[in-house]
Amino acid sequence: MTLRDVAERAGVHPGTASRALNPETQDLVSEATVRKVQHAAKVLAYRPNPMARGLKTNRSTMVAIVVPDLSNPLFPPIVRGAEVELSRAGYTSIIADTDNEAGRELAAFAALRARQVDGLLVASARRDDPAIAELFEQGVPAVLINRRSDGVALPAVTGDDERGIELAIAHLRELGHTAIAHLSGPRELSTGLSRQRTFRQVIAETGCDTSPDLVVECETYSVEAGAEGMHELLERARPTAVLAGNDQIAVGAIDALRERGLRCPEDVSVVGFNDMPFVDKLSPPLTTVRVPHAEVGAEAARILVRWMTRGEAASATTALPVELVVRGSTGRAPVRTAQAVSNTSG
Amino acid sequence: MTLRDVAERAGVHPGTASRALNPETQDLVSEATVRKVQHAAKVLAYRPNPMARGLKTNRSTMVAIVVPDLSNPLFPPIVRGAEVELSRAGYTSIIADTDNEAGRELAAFAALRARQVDGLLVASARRDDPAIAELFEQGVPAVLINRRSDGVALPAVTGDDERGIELAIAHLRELGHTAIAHLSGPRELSTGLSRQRTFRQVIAETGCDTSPDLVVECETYSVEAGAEGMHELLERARPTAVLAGNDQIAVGAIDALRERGLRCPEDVSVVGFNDMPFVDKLSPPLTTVRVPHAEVGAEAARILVRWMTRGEAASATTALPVELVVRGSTGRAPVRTAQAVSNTSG
DNA sequence: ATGAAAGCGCTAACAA
DNA sequence: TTGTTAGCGCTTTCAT
Repeated sequence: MTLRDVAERAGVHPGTASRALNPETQDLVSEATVRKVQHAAKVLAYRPNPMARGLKTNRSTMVAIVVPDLSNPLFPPIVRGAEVELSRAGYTSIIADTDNEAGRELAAFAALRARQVDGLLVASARRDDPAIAELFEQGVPAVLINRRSDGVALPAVTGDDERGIELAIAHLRELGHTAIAHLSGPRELSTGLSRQRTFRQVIAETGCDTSPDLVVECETYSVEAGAEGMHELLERARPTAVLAGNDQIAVGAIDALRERGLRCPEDVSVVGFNDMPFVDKLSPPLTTVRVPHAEVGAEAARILVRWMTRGEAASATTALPVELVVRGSTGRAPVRTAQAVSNTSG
Repeated sequence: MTLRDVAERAGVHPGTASRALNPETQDLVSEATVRKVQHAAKVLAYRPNPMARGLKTNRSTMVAIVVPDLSNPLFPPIVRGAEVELSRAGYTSIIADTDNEAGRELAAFAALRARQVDGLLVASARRDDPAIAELFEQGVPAVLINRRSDGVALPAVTGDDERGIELAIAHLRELGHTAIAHLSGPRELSTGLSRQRTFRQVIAETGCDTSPDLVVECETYSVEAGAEGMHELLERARPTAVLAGNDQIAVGAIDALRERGLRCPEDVSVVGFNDMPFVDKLSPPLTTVRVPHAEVGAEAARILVRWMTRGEAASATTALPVELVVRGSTGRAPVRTAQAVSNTSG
């Protein structure tokens, strides 16, 4: 079924049929012909050929969503939120998984651009990311998700990391904790850096123990790195509470505590970040900062669509509100350990 | 950069340049010209326009992967496995999420076919699925993943459900269980039906308690349905072990046990199916049947590629080997409860 | 308001 | 072995 068939059946010229079928140009055609053509199209079950259209218009109505690891439960909700919004706007999404490798990201961008995607949603950004810098310089419509990239004026949509850290620390303070540690994510990622910075600042402002030993940076956002980080932390300090850079690190931290015979939350409280699926089923159920991931994806998609359609190359950064979800991994500070720590570091 | 530019720079006709760049037709051209053209292409950073090519060849080198719910941790590894294999064969994958709705599946198929995908990988099949029947009748290359569809001779790649059930029951029998229940998945899905059937058969063969009260069918493969099913089961019988239709149901079952003050595995052992990420972090860590999901996706992709390229419309069914992963949710049958059950149902 | 015609970038018969 | 030519299905300027 081509446009020619529709035009023939409606008794009009293919050009006219094209105008009648396209909402943008529909008003250049008489109402009667529009109806005729639409009817013919319906009868013939006509589906426009996106390749022919794309070849002519130089647009593909396809958008790429680039994630660092689709198997990380964090990303499917983001992808979902974005997809819904994109398909509503008539775009098809292609998902690319970079496997957390800079090289693959570069390759993915190239392949996607070759596919003529109209825009990109990128959740795999590192702070130092030449591939993204290039994207930016080329002026390709692209919106960053979750992670930002240094020195690149691309719009970004994230959860409100600062607020999340504030909420978590306030919660721990209310429970009487003063020796609060941070198992930070890698500083090469904007989330790792900004959460770590905010942590240090808020801790200082609230008059908690500011010993540098209480901040350990994990190499990756993984369970293994979290466990490793926790072991290192416990060799240097005796915190009564740990704020993890994300949920995976928190899970690893709890594993490490268990290995050392420490109980969570009786001996050490742990707070995560993200509220991934299933962290409420862990033992103990994880207290964590909930980021509205689907909404993050959806908002990023909306910004991208606006850019692609109206040419508005926004560069603003959007931080969506987060909330603290209190579950079983946090409890009152143990009096004895707390004293021991303040002695140690005082 | 178009093929014309490359041809001009190499001093040949565009047709020749096309032949020189395409591996399939490269041998129709002298080696010297191939080198000239390839060099020119490299210098100009030429990228063929897939739309122009597709318009001409009527192929898109795109494949759709249709999943019922991307947020279900089961699917990302499948998608990943498939994507790797597809991109190796030069295909780009488009992922569609049907949200577990038949209507959305139909819409997705239509949209995807309009996009001219060359083939589909479908993980969202129901046993009675007109959309898939239509796909089949149209002769579109498509491979089913995990779930099959009744009366449709489409190739399917799954885990070996029968073997999985056998392994699980054998394990429970070794632990002394005879009152083994099944919290089955929905019978509208091939996995639900086949696991349920195998369960009944193996239970009968091994001389266990075959009371029909010991099989409860859950409405969906979800934590909530699993909990509901477990409550229903406990009102009818007193099993010492439960074989769940999948991991989500198992998680729900453990929740329900806890609500009723029953311990797992001391009072009731629970076995899951799939070995989703993070089930090893649950409390207790879940004993489950591991399905090689990435390999399932990869194998399905390979079959699809063969079909698309060589036109081999296979229809065979492939069941990949599974293994039992024993963790903390299964233990020896409690002597007292076991007796109570055999009294009740005897 | 509609028709005519050209052309997007590529491939594939056919010719030479 | 290479050049020529036509055309995939659509949009869009220009004419009418």
